[in-house]
Amino acid sequence: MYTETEENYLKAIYKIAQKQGESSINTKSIAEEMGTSAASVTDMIKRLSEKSLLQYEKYYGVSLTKEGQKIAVHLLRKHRLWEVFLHDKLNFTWVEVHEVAEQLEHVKSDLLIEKLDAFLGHPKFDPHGDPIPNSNGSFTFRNQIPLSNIREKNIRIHVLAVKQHDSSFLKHLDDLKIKPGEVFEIIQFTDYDKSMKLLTKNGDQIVITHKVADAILVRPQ
Amino acid sequence: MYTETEENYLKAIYKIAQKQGESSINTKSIAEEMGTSAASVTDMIKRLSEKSLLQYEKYYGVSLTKEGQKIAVHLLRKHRLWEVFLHDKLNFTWVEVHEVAEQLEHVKSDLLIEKLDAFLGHPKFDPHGDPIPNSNGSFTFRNQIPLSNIREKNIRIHVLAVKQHDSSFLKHLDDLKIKPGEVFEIIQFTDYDKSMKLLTKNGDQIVITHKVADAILVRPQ
DNA sequence: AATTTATTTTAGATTTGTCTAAAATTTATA
DNA sequence: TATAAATTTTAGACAAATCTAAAATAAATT
Ligand SMILES: [Mn+2]
Ligand SMILES: [Mn+2]
Ligand SMILES: [Mn+2]
Ligand SMILES: [Mn+2]
Repeated sequence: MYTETEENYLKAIYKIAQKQGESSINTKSIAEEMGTSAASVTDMIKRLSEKSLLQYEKYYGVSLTKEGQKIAVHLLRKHRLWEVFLHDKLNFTWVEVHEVAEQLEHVKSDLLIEKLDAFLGHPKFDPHGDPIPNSNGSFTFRNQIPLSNIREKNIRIHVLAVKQHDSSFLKHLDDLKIKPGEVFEIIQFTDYDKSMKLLTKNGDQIVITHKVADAILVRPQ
Repeated sequence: MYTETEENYLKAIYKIAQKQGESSINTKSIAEEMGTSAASVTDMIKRLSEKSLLQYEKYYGVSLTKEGQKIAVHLLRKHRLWEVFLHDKLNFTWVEVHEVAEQLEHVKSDLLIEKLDAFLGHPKFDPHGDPIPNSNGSFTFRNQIPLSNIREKNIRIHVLAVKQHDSSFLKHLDDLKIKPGEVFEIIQFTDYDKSMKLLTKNGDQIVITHKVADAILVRPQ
């Protein structure tokens, strides 16, 4: 088995690869994601390369191997299932779940995670709307676009997910009473600052900036 | 906060102290409990002593301070609550729970453990019948004696707990269909080998040896 | 009381994961 | 294309947790 630190590096590299879309990940971005020094990253990269979890070309960055990806995705699965547990069963808020899931994801027991999955009713998405890979590592695909992309008024908009997970953003959404599962419609676009006014299910009107609308993923219809 | 290893040492020392009833714990017994060398124990003892988690007199063993005990008891609380979760909610057997709880007990979040406790309905005992300390560290006391101590026939005997937790013993009890919560009566004592014959609730007759009867804790009546 | 045996500690080494500072290499800029 | 800037690697050090082997001390035995 791999150490908690090794797992965290693999997860960090996977995340960066997802974000940038490219396969080659440089040392500095890993150092930033991990909150550590470039020198430490180089050390760890060598070890993970030894173990065939990533491919490493000196001075030109790394990319995960199939095995490295598999471990990263399995970690995501565990992380997100624990988030669902904390949110749905223990009544944690979606702001609180992440920090605890960061620890729980490293508990090693396949039986545990399969039983947890069943106990939760095989959820497909976590409290932030992120997809939960199944035990084979495949994600459920869903059509979703940033709220900021929508141009039509008076259609029902379903909130599916959020792009950012930092607590300041999530708390702001809490204030606006926006979270995955909510439905609203757009009643006004303001061209000047690209803000929009929304009408929620219970009749409230809220204004959100473009910055916020860009981080909310929705299903239009 | 303390490292996982430090926590495990404190737990080991607490366990040994409970078992022997004495306060002074020697290096060798800690090494055995931890599955490590005496030299490593000496190293760790010094560190824990530095941190005022135990009192250490060179060559004469250690004893936990109030703070050290507090940490050990809190770990027991977490361990046993997780065992209840795994058993009651995820349908783990009482043989399987311990290994996973050994990992889960080190997750650091007071909110988590209080919410878990509430979710489980504030259980007072774990699947092996061991008492779960409350958040102040106090245990529920219960009158219980080894089954081997009982001399009366034809009275209802309630199984409360087991003294041993190794899987070979627990699996043997599974075969006999004995576990905490079960009720039976003794229908025969055999003086020669101190074995006894029991009559279970559903009419089965089972024979258990003295060795086994000694590790089963019951409430007579 | 002297000696043997058991236990405990020390000394020195190893692995993991980290750091800072310096050297090497790549990338950007003039 | 030469120089400057940014990035990456190497070198050397450190803390945590472990080991083995040797030395020190305590406990048991004759
Ligand atoms: Mn998360
Ligand atoms: Mn999430
Ligand atoms: Mn246990
Ligand atoms: Mn138990």
